[in-house]
Amino acid sequence: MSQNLSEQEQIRRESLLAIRNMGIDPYPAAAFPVTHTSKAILEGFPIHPDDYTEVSFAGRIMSRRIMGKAAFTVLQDAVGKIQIYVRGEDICPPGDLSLYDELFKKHLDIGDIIGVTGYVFTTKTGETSIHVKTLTLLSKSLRPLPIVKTDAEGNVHDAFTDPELRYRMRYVDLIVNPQVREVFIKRSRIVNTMRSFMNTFGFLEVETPILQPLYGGAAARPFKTHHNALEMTLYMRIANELYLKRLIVGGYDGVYEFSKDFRNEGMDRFHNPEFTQVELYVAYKDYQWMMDFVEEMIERVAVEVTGSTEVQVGEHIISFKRPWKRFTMFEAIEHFTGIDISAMDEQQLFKTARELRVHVDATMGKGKLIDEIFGEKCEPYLIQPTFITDYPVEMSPLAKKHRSKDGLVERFEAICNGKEIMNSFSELNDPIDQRHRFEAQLELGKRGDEEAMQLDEDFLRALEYGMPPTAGIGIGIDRLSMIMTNQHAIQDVLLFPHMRPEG
RNA sequence: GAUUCCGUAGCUCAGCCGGUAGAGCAUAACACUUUUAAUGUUGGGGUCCUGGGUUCGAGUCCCAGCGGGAUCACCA
Repeated sequence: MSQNLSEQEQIRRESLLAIRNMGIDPYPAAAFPVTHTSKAILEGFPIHPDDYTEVSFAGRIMSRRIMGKAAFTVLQDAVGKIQIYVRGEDICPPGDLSLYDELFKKHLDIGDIIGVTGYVFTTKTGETSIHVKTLTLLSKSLRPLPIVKTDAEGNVHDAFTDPELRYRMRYVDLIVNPQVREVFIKRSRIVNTMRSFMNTFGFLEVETPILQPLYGGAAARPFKTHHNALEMTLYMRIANELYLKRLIVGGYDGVYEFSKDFRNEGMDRFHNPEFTQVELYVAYKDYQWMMDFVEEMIERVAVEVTGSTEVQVGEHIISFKRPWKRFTMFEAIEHFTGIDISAMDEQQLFKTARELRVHVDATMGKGKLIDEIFGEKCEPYLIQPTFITDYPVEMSPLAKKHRSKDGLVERFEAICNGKEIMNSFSELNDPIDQRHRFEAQLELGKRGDEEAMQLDEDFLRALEYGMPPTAGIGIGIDRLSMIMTNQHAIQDVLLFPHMRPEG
């Protein structure tokens, strides 16, 4: 075992032993009473210095500058960092400097967690610091941390940047990269803002099955698993739509769920096998209402999370201020290509797609062709949040047919930064129509479409009892978080993104 | 899944035309009672991702594998 340890790890284990031999427990059980955070001290001390004559603080050692009989050390807690000043004569009993000379100087390391008590003061160079009176080891760290330093100009040196190491050891990433910690605080705030917004409308947060006997509610390949006692195949949900609609049938006016969904597909910077959506269904509303609702909700999220309706994302400034642009799909295509395809039949669409050099093949039907043209010619260029409405019926087996436009459904997606971030419809509540749509999906499945939906008899039974007209929406929390936190990859908004096993 | 780039000390990275492995930080020892990328002096630390091949000789060239990044395809 010790053969595999690096030199620094061996030295730390030797320190651990030496600490024990001094009669000091390197992992004490007792709670350590903390009176102040770093932030509270740094903000409060300059205003009310008299309130900081006795503080108790705990944190991780992030750097040490030892100068003989005194030392400066930077401790990091959950909200920031603060410098402490340690003098041997202050923390040791008279005549015995071993606590300072042996424990502090020799056997403590960057990464160790300590608790201190003392008083706050300002150093000669003007830095608010804690003058330590007592020092307690709270946890000995046995592995060396990456050392990230920031100079006086704010330049970061030797940043811990290797994505593989950062994702595999997120705990290390969080310790040494405060901006990473900030991303996940913001993600939490995004979810909380949405939750409280929906709650003010009286909508009910619910939990529905993750293990499902039939997977439905989206077009995707599922993960498959097996229930031993029932000897049956179960699927990890790809969406929770069909369960939430059952609850609308059951009489709730509005239900929502923040749900992990699972799709057995490729991984890249926009896709992780498990991802989070919030789905919301509201009775007696339609997709027009939902656009207004979600516009307000997301504008509020932007303000709560970034302090502004304008968010810097890569090289763009994205404004979530209401109202957002609204295009029908045909309008968007005409806007970006100059071609009105609204009256075209399948052959004309195919020809047009070819002329636009959109990647199409002969198996594609009308709806798919329109979707391909949109996906290649419009979506990537929609940077500001934009509602695209009125999709071809073939692509939307759970959406209600448009009230006035043949061949279309009442559906919208919001596109932002060139990517879909939400998908919504006036929900199909005609059980006969829904059965026909499922049957059309079954046909697609027989022809080899692995993403075709299954026919869910119980869901149809629920619809046959009667579902009120309902507006529904799914919002991709990961992608929304990427935008709100200006992150390039989904891995950067997932605490533990999926990785291949380590060699 | 395809293409392409990458994998060297705990971390961040050099390593030329193939010739006995380098830097900074970290670490160890000593010095230093207001430092802050602390400083000074002196040390230690390597399965060069793995396995083959070419060669007198491979971190370096070739092949395969593993892992990661980017782009593309599928998808949200």
